[in-house]
Amino acid sequence: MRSFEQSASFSPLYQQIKDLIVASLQAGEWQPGHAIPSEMELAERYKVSQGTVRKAIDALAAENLVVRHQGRGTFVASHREEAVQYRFLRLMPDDGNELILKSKFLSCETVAASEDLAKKFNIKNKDALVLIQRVQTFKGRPVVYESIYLVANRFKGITLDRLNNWPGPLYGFYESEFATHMVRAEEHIKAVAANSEVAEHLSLAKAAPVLFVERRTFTYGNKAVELRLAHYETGDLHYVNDLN
Amino acid sequence: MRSFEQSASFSPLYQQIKDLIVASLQAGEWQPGHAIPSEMELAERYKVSQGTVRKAIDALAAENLVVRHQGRGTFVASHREEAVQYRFLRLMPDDGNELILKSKFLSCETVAASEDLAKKFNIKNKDALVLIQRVQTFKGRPVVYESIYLVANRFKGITLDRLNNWPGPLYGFYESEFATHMVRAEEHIKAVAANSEVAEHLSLAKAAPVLFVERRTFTYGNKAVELRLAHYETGDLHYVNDLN
DNA sequence: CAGTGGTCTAGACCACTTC
DNA sequence: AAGTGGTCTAGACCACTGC
Repeated sequence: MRSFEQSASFSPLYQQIKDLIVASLQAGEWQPGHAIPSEMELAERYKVSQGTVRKAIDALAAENLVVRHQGRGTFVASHREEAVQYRFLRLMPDDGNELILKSKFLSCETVAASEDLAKKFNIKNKDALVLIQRVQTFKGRPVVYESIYLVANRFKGITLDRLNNWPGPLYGFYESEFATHMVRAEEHIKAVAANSEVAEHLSLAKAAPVLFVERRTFTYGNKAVELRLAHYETGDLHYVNDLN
Repeated sequence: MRSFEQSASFSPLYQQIKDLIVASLQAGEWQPGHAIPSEMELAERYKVSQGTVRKAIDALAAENLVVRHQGRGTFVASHREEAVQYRFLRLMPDDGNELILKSKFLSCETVAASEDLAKKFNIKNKDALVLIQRVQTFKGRPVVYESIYLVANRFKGITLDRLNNWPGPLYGFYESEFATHMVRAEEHIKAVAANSEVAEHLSLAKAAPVLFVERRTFTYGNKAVELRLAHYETGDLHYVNDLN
């Protein structure tokens, strides 16, 4: 360490350490849910002070790549943990209760990427994608209908059966079965009129207003690997967002 | 300083310093857009090390209460600054260009809080609120129609004329004219069918799908002072959200 | 009690802005 | 050159966990 470049490309030490740790995460050196080395060990490994490692980990924790536990250690973030299972789900019942969704997967097939989809995944036209469709119900009523596209080469062997037999959230499934951990997502939201397909799956009148949410989800290295086109029935639910 | 309570109510020094600084912000000791004292000065003032003050300010900067500028100082966040003028606006044109909205205020009157509104503002039933209505246009087309409620006692002397003559964003207006700086907001979003009032103001067919956004905005001390009930026409626009 | 993360300090030096 | 925030270090001690 200790190699400060010229000011054009100046990057503080802790940033460099952070990048090294991210590289190790990306390489799979430390698995989701498991502990990374202690701050002292990392300080020795990278030949910097513990305080510098600490600042690097602070940044990683702020990005939810790792989770700190005082007295226990620092752990690679995982979507299988109870506390963060629905990290990316912003739907809430209007009455303030907990949202408990039940998933039913309808189909799972391989398709060729359209021009538009290829651009969103930054892959080549007609590259293989997996297309999954599902409905989620809340208190027995269908409230979410979505089409989920996945970059096929990361999800080899995915089947409708495996999806329907998986007990928890999808992102835990990706992590456990396909070694793909989702790091962040971008959502674009519109209000649209339900077409007949959507109306049918959500038991709505045709042209009923539904929330259309396009979510792109990224794994390490800012690589888009999932695109969800979701329709939310927001009669008794709402999408929550906090602005700072 | 240096008074660590028992572990039940343990709060680190930097947290206590942070609270003191927030109190000064709330009291108006330092104004939005102006510099707060340097880290060294604050360290002397509170009898702690510069590093501890630094950590307190780090937290404040993360919450967007202050903005740091290397070599210049640390400044109280302001909605009048060019860079953060539309901090709470998440609408974007689908084509990726910049969203430039033109405001037209329709009305500004005092009303009594309904039970529901009183609860959302945590005020007494029938307390006075200001109700403002406006339409915003993008490229000449109306895309936002909203009703804005304000706690009346903070916004004495607000009139339709003053609103329509204010050149910038509303939050800058609140800050400059009513010494009320908005710190954060919560949004609840649904897709709804436009009623005749909304349809008319947005030049839509009745029952057309629109994005309904209820935003509660808070000033220092987590005090709700504004409630917006907004309808967005999302034909060529979308609401953006980043999930971490 | 050992090991982990969390806090606090003091001091040195770097990067940027302003005069 | 002086002043501000930004980085880095070394060391002490506190709080929490698990053996």
